[in-house]
Amino acid sequence: MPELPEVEVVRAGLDPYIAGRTIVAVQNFHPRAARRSAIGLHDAVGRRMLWMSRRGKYLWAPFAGRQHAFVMHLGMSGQLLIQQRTQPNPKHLRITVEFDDVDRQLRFVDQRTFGHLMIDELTDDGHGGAVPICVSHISRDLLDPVLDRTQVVARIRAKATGIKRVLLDQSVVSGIGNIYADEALWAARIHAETPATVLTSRQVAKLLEEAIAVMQRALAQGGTSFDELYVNVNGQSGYFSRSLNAYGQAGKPCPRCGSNIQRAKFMNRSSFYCPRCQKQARA
DNA sequence: CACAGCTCCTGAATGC
DNA sequence: TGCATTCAGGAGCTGT
Repeated sequence: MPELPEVEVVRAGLDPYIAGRTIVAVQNFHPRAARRSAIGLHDAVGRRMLWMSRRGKYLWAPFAGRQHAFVMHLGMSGQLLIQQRTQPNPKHLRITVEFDDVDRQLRFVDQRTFGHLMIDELTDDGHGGAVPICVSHISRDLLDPVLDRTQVVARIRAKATGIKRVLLDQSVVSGIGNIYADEALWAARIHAETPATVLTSRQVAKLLEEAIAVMQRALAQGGTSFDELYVNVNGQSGYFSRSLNAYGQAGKPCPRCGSNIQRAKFMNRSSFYCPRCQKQARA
């Protein structure tokens, strides 16, 4: 499940390959893969990509002229692979993007089809940069140097809901998904259902610091992979799943206190937490 | 407007 | 064995 570190690994892998390249062909094999693109993907033909940008879990490559960008989201199972053209098509190949490269092409592979590619207009990001319109409602992420962390702390504490819901709300702070939310909450010793309003500024600031720390450690290990669904642009998995303290650890001892990690249903998904370290505070 | 819940999808794992 | 159910979850959309 690609979250910020995994998407950043993909961005960093793609950037040196696509920067300055002109698209010569786009083939779409599945309608859902471009479902949000008001502009047909074939409009990318003839355009030169400048670099790969990222905000939270969104990726985009501005086209020369900076009016439009090629936007990419991996969803749950999306992969962006740089592969030899002669390599057989992967099973869930959705889109190929070809450049003036006789050897390789960019392939978008996505088993569960939650991911998508689109062409979108760029708009001012308020700090001298540009962001696709479809990404403009997404807040800056925790690794963004322009992020105002004090402001994020205040916005989080103003939310009338549980803290984990807020962490997963990409319009408040982006890039965090179910895995890193559980890891950050475990590290900060906060229960997922704690109302955001009862947390102190210091607690929320600490929570964000833990989220940053865990995502940076994951990034250093190439991201978290449980299976073949998340891989870098060369098809390789990351190793951070070995370092998880809470997520997916139900029944195993908490690395801090030894209590068994619990699993709870939450928002149609799972939450993993230590019942001893993460007591639920009351409103 | 804010927040909660539904929905899209495939394939592995589990249940009877 | 085989068919049905459950689970994984990002984020847009709908309903209250």
